[in-house]
Amino acid sequence: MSAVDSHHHHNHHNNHHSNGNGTVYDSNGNDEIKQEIKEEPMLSDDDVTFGEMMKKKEKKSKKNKRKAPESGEEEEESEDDYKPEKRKSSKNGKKKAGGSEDEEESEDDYKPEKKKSKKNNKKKGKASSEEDDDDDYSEEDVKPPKKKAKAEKNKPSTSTPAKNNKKEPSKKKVKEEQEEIWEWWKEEKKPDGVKWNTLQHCGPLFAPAYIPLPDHVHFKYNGHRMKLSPAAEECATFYAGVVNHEYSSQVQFNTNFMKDWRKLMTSGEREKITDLAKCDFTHIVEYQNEQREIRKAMTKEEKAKIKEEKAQEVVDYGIAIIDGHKEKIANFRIEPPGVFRGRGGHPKMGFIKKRIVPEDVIVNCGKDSVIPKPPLGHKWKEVRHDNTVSWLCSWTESVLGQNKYIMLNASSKIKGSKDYEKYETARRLKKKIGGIRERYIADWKSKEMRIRQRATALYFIDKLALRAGNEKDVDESADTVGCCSLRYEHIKLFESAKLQETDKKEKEFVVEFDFLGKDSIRYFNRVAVEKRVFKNLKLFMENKKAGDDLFDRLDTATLNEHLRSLMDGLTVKVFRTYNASITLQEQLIKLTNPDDNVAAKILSYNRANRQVAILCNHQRAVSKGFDESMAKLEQKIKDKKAEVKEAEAALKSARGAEKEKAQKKYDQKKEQLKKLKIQRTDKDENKQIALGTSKLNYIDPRITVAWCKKFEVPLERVFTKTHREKFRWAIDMTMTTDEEFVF
DNA sequence: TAACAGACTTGCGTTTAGGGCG
DNA sequence: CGCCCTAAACGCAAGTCTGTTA
Repeated sequence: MSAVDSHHHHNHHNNHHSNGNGTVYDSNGNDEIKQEIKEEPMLSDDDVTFGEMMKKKEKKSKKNKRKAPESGEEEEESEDDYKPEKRKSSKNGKKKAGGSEDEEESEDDYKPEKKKSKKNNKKKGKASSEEDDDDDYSEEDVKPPKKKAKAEKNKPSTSTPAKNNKKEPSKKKVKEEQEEIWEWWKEEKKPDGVKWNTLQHCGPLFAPAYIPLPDHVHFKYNGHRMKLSPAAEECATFYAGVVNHEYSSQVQFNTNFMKDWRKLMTSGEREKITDLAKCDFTHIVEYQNEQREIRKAMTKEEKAKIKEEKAQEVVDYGIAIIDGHKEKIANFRIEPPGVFRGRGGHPKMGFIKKRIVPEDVIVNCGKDSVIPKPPLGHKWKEVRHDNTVSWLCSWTESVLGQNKYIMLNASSKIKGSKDYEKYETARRLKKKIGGIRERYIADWKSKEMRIRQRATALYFIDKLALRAGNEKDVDESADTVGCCSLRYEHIKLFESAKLQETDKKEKEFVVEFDFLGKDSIRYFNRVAVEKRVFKNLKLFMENKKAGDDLFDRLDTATLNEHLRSLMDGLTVKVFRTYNASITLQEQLIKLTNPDDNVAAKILSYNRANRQVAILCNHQRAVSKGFDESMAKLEQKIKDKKAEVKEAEAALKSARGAEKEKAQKKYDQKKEQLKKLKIQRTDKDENKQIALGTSKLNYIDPRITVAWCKKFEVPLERVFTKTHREKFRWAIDMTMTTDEEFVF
């Protein structure tokens, strides 16, 4: 019985497929980078080969074939033909008496479906009162970024000067700071679908070539030394790199690894090496550790040199010119080969991620731009000029057969404007949410089962910020679920229960959720729900057993289709964005004390942020060193207390001019102590909650910026450099206007 | 029209680097 | 001034959702 009693968080250490060594690079034929965008069209002749891309590997794929339970009966008609007059079917006889107000609707005809995904709600469900369209929102909230111009070109943040670079001899550092900033949010929007007009870049940076092990480092099989062929040896180093991780002891992992490894062996090797248990990687592991030590022990100069080289790579490959503007690229390095480690009980764990070569890579760039050169002696799989997509390069990853992309950094226009749009959609939802809630509450008692399920699911999505829950391919991924894919075994119903162990009182109609969500993170929660919802759930669970879908007549496509009919651009995930942002805003209002000092205000901010993270179930592993470092902090606090005492005594005995000084010192110590205590609280409360994801992906940055502005908290205390770059649009919009931003 | 492929966002764990401290 | 430790950056897996295809 899976999820219910599986408390483990699956916090496996992640892969680490560095092959240890790593200084020699595949010379990437691209030497010159800084060409401006050329005017002459360069029709590449090596274009395409259409046949190639059609060659898709077969997909076994049987979606969602999870141990199909019995009940094959199809029950077509029941939903639309649902007969209201029939009070209740025989099978509902056990329905308990009570039911006052809401006992009406006969839910008889409903028989669980095997979820054949029938889309019955073609047409938008009109007729409802809150049909008001979406496009007429302009009225207030949406302040178009027209506003002022110029003034603070860059450094929009309130108080940035703190950024003192201690020593300033590094000429490089200096000029990096003053790059032109593309204030795209002050420009007109491009017509839909077109992502850019010109695009130029230098292609990907490939993984360093494999450096064979020196001769004195041996792999052993069955106790005997064996010199492996380069391919097999490289693969052995992958395994050596993870041999200390717990997952390398999992059967699935080892079986998969062995399978792929053997493919890379010479026939001679394959004949010999048949049992992983007889493989001895210890020398390789030792060698890798050695190498690591050597790296660590490098002189300052050597380290500086490496750093320099890295920086040069960024200069050479890390920038694209898009519509005449230089923008950072997020991931210009192609992922190195290694062993795949999915999260949770991933069926593909242990398979080998193959090395990507230019022949695997599709390059996307402007028609008239300089086409990046493939490394010497190689060619691209394809060069295309598709300005309806935002990626610069793509390739197919070998384990799951999924596409991977090189894209621009979050600070780019292309990403930023999308992000801005996301929050604007969430703000539009804010205006609609009242009506939408009324609607789904009403739908809880719909006669149509699919609508009732839809309404119930939507309620959870809204209330609990659950994810949509798309169907997943069973043998390509771990068994995780979201709202629409919840199964019978993922919830428990209690007529009455405590929400928390520590609660005194029990609540009525409690639903307990316990399932693995994205990344196999456990979602465990008890919530009290309306009676109506409770009854619905009971109904949905009738005649089902573990393995059956809770919402058998609902899927994400249907749900999103419905949502779109309620508001333009509305999808399930907008609810997460909306609820996250509105929660932060409300919590900030509630928790901020204007008289607090900055540290205390930041604590309040973090607390507000934490509420959001809890809502979104953003967890993190309690790190090994947590208790230890907490103890250290405690010690610090103790020490500081002593200092305060000391200062206090000094103050008492001080007189005259000394007095003032002593007072100052005392106050200072006191303040420091306070800060430490705040730190402790914050740290403790943050033990297993991760604030980062919500800050980066869910909370409208304008709320944060506005808060900093209002309460005079330096923005950089809350937003890192990366945040500030990503959210430049938000900072500018919020800082350059007088009215307070309200989400 | 359902399954798929593609594109893009979200999310966690790991690695790295820089800020505070002895 | 170097060390240490944490916060920030990075890497890449795993979601969502849309557009296309058989």
